[in-house]
Amino acid sequence: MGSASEVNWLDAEQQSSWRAYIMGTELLQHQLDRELREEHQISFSEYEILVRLSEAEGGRMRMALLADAMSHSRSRVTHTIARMEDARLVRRHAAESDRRGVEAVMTDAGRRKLIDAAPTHVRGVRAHLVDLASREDFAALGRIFNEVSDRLLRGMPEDADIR
Amino acid sequence: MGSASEVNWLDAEQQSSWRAYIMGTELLQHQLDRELREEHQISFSEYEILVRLSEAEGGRMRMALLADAMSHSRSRVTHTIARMEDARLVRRHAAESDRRGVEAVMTDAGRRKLIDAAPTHVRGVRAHLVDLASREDFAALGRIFNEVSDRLLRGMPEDADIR
DNA sequence: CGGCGGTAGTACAAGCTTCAACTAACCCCT
DNA sequence: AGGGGTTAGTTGAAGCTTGTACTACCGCCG
Repeated sequence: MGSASEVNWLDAEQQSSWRAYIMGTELLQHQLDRELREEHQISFSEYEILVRLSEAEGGRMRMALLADAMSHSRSRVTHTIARMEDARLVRRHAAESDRRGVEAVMTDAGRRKLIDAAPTHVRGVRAHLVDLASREDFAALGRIFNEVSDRLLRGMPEDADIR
Repeated sequence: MGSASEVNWLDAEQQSSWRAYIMGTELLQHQLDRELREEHQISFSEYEILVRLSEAEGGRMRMALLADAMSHSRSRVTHTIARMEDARLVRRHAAESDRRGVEAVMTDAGRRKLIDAAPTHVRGVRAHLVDLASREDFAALGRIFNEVSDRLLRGMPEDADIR
């Protein structure tokens, strides 16, 4: 490239918002991750996996579904689940219907961990984000990132069709 | 830690916005990083460093200032700058006033890299975020994360650390 | 059937980030 | 002057993520 003679730069206001978002997100993610690690010895990704599993039938989910639900790579989920298995928070179980498949199953320890950690996490999310914003502003955040996700999810998997 | 018998959970709307934000941010960051890597062989962090340097007097900045400006750890900046030095995008230079200090100085190649990459990056930011939101919603995003940053920076600055 | 393309998950290596330890230099106070 | 406490930055190892390659399995079409 390098031929872009016409670039539609961000104006001052947009630039300011963009930078605030980058920095705020950086700080927020690290803060929430740190709180979970220090108080409950789990990472934010691990916490999220526990949440997904707790919401699934039987506390179990296929690896690929887990990966898609969090927009993490398959490889990443394999590693994370491996660590969680070492920590006895989940077990791996061969899928019934598809012999290639593997299900991650939440253990009792995993469920207890989630129950312990959830209040910490919610308090953090409120203290560092939700309660700092007006309801309208927070709703705007939701609108924006729903749009972002939609766009990126439907734009990227060009491997398949999308009728 | 069952210190919380009363937890102020998120309501359905807040939860939905929060999840959209987590997933959208995940997708967005990876997308922007990928675009820069594929088209210009630099990571998003490296790009950000180039931006900061380009805005500084003489294209040079102290390591600590760079770290603070991006809310990255000192160690992370050391490693990132080391990689960029290998790639000839910056040079290290001893600081005049403080013999402990080190300045990162942008090279000509670094400046060219930024000039090449900037249009790609801005296009990405617009396509995947800015242009998907209304001006008001995007302003709300700015307000929220300015508040988040302020709170996290002033809430737990230097000490008051762990012990 | 038999093969061929597609999907599920893992393995391994390379890359990036974090954490704690460490050196060097600064500041200030007596 | 000299020492305690602080700050700047680096180092190296450990941990997490990514990318690619690889095995195993599915499903369908002929």
